Amino acid sequence: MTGKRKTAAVTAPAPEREAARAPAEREARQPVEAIRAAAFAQFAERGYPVVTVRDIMKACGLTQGALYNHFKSKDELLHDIIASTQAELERVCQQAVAGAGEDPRARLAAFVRAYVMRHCRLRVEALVANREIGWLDGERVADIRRSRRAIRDVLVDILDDGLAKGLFSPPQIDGRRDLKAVAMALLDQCTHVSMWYGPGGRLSEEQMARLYAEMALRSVGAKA
Amino acid sequence: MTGKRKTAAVTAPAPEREAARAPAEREARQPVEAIRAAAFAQFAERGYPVVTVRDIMKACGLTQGALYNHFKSKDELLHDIIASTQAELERVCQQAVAGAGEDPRARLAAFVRAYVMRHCRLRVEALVANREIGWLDGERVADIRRSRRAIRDVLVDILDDGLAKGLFSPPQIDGRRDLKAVAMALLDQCTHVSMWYGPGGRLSEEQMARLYAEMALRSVGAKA
DNA sequence: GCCGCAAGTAAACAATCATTCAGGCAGGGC
DNA sequence: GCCCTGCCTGAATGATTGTTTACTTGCGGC
Repeated sequence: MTGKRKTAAVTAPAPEREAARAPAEREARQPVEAIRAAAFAQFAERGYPVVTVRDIMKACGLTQGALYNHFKSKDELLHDIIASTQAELERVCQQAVAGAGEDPRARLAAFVRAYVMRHCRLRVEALVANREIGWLDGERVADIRRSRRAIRDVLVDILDDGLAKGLFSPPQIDGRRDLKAVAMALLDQCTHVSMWYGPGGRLSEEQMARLYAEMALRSVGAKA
Repeated sequence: MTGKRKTAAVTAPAPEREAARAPAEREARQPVEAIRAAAFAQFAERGYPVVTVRDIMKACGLTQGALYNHFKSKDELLHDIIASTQAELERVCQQAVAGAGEDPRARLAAFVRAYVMRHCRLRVEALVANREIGWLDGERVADIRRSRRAIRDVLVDILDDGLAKGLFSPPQIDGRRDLKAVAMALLDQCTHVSMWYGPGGRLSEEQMARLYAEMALRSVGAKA
């Protein structure tokens, strides 16, 4: 459909899908994937504006001009890697919730576990996707923000449902509740794990996911 | 001679202290404060690397060269504004805890309230201090990180104390607790309020502070 | 009245950036 | 054999950057 869009399926992460592709197509995508991977690593480490096209391409063993055979601009490259990561995150979250049954407590726990797990495991990608959005120009940034809002709304819906069923009792401030604020608080918490979590930590990724799920359930006052 | 300053208010950290200074000294600092305020605003809006020295000084009604009469470099300017904000935050947190008595629950609530309140009220400063650290060079960034760690340790100590007194029961994962991870989760949550909270929100700053304090108390299993 | 100094200006500095362009070089279809 | 196309190189482009410099200017103390 969108034809020109080469980014259709997956990104630098999830290399296991690579094997399923036709060899010819895979060969053709190889430099593109190398560029993506190098861009992820360098953007994460040093930040988009100070990473030069030269840097990225040198890491791939190419010269700077070669970038423009695969991407229209440096900006498009950033959008490409952020958008694919973001889309995959949205998919993962929705899938986790969908497979967690009807109980809002189980849905919330599944959401947080999947979200945190992903932010621990793919922390480089998550870090870039969450920190470098600001450098995209107007239209591209709106695209990402829409996806973020969609994820937040999944969470708000869970809270809303749990409240309606009497299974959650989120904090009440002066007699009013602000589920959006609660959702943002939970998301901020989970998102920024990627800023400090390292494989050398005391807790494994799975354990982090469970810790955060437990904290989230407590925050919203989930009934035992 | 053209107009002296285009940007009216000299905000920056701790403006209340300004009045206490001798008038002569205050007058002497006026352009410095104007530069700081302009830098805060521009860094917050567009990010350190893309804001030029020309931009900052033009906002003060000066030319680029004048910056170097007050700061050694653009990097020092960034460090200056971040460090002063960070130091003030550290002071506010410690003061809040010190004035909250002995009960760990009151101490935790006071800490979170002060922290969130500050991040709502001075969101521009908080945003810059938390987002632009990465651009500082090695020695300067270590300075800020030390202060951050100090704040985190204040929080860890409160959790530790509450646990010892049997007033908190933080989540246990596989029979172990990681208070540092819990503290980081709470801090991430509170810090990033500055990324999305605006005066147009449904909750006031005070209400946000109470909401977050309530969530924190619940997260760590504070006994009623 | 004049000196000295803090603070501002305009211009120049060297470096670096994203992007473009002309050309080379492979290989598959004819 | 030949052209077309995809991918690459190496050099050039034009704009912009942080910082330095040489020169002015306003002003308090003597």
